[in-house]
Amino acid sequence: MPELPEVEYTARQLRALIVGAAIQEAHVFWTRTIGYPDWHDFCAEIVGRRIEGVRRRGKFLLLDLSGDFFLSIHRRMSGNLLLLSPGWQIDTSLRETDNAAWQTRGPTFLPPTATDVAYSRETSHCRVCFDLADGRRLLYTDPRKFGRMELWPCFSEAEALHGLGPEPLEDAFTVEHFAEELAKRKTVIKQVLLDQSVVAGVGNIYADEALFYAHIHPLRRANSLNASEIDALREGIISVLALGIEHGGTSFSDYRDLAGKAGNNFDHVRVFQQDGKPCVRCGTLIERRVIAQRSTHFCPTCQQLIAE
DNA sequence: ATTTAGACCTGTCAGC
DNA sequence: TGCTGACAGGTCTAAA
Repeated sequence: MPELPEVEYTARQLRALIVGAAIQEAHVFWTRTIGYPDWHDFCAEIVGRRIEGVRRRGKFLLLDLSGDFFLSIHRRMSGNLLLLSPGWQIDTSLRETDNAAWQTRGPTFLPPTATDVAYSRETSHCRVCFDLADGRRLLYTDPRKFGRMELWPCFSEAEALHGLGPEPLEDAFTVEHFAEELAKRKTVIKQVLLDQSVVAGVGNIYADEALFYAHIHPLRRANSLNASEIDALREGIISVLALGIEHGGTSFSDYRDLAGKAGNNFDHVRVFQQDGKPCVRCGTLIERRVIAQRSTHFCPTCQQLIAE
């Protein structure tokens, strides 16, 4: 679900709120969410550690823990983080009465006061819960259960994050590197932008937005782009990601921030899920078509598929 | 060597 | 009202 801007926004919020907090207890409600190590070991190893920092790498959220370990979280399609103030109770009784429902929806979180009831809906589908020593709870919710969480010693960071390309918003994302990667690939550019080893953090929304920015048709072969197109595309990636962060991420259904609030970048999107609406540049109706197994949106006038 | 279906999962919404 | 199919921010694996 979240792409780089959404993860970055979460990281910034979380950094301000939980650095210094200690994990007192870990509850795992859907064991497959824990990718490494085995969930029993995961719980035993993470308990007692202090959160010393919050970082992001591509679409991974990384929590640096005391004792030279770090927790990596990848939310995939529907994963989310929620920070609860002290006083919430966990009700696991559904487990006994209706195990199937419990497996899908997770435990029920009971709010301490009437004003917190507003967040109740966001607490469903909880897969992992960390009880912090100060009484707060950090919840990982994920309706579709695709997301993964892993606990690694710091010296294994390279191994844990293997195959990730450069950070698009850092100096490492040079035109030279980008051009080199594109020249190696004869597949359609849309697919290449989704490849995390080329650039880390771009997903379906921002791939479409970056291509629109650069006037490039999503079906163009990556190795057919000329120098000025590559430059424009790189610029497009950087600017649409930066804009996404500024607007608190793009949310259109279940993406929420740490307090359960939606981001508003969807109001600033130019082509993503805008099919049938007029292009903001030329008025042509935006088209939708499946490319690289993903729904793709573009302006057929601004983004020409020129002969190669 | 690539490209492409299928898996993994649940929720929501449109159409009948 | 209820059922069915399409679709959703991602990534890995197996088959073509």
